[in-house]
Amino acid sequence: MLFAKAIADETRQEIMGHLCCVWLSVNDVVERLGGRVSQPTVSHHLKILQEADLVLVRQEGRQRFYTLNQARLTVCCGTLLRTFAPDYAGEAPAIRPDTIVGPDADS
Amino acid sequence: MLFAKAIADETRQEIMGHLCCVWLSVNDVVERLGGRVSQPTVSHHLKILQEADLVLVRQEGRQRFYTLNQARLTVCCGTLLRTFAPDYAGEAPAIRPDTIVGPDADS
DNA sequence: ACATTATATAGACGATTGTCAATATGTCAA
DNA sequence: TTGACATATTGACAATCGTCTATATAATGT
Repeated sequence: MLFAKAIADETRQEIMGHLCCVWLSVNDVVERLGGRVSQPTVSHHLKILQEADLVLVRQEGRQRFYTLNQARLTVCCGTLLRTFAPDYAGEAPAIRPDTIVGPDADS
Repeated sequence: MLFAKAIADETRQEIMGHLCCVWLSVNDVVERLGGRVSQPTVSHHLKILQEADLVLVRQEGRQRFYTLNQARLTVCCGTLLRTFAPDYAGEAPAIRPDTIVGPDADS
């Protein structure tokens, strides 16, 4: 489960928080981390998040904008619940009917 | 979030799978892992899961029985959803009304 | 008290991970 | 084409992590 490893790091969680509901360029993210993390490190974390499909990317000119993939995160939580909390996961997953999500096919 | 780090390891996930819905002694877990992991390693993983409150423990004679804490896992998934997928977490969390869960107070 | 069984802890070691500085790649403007 | 800017990649290094063997602790029975 790439998802679990992706969310396991605190810096990554902080980045995810900043990318929630908004599109930010890499440098925007670096700035919001208050200079505590270098640009290459942020790029590195974004790559890991991308491999877990936890961020969406949009290129615009020379900058690249990222945002949190909430749909994917919701699917992963659903999988987690159905796998490890079957006694609590009876209710339908909290996914909007009109939402298109990719396959849940990480190992 | 101790939760995220706890579920990030594959061996731990496998242990969680075995502890889902059943109580197992440490040696039971070791056996179900097919001898791939030593007893001290299993104890180590169980300790990490316990620190994240993801397992419940019951002592009986000289053996200690563990089971997955599904309620806790459900709470953590709820926190995750509300934090990182607020646009999808509108629905009520999938927690039974009569369920008693501890405070969600990991960092 | 001693041996036996079940689990936990300590210490060591290799593998993985997070980080940075340096550099490469890519994009646009002059 | 050259320079400036934005991001990605490389290589190195320290820190963390997963694993093992050896040993300690705890509980039970003889």
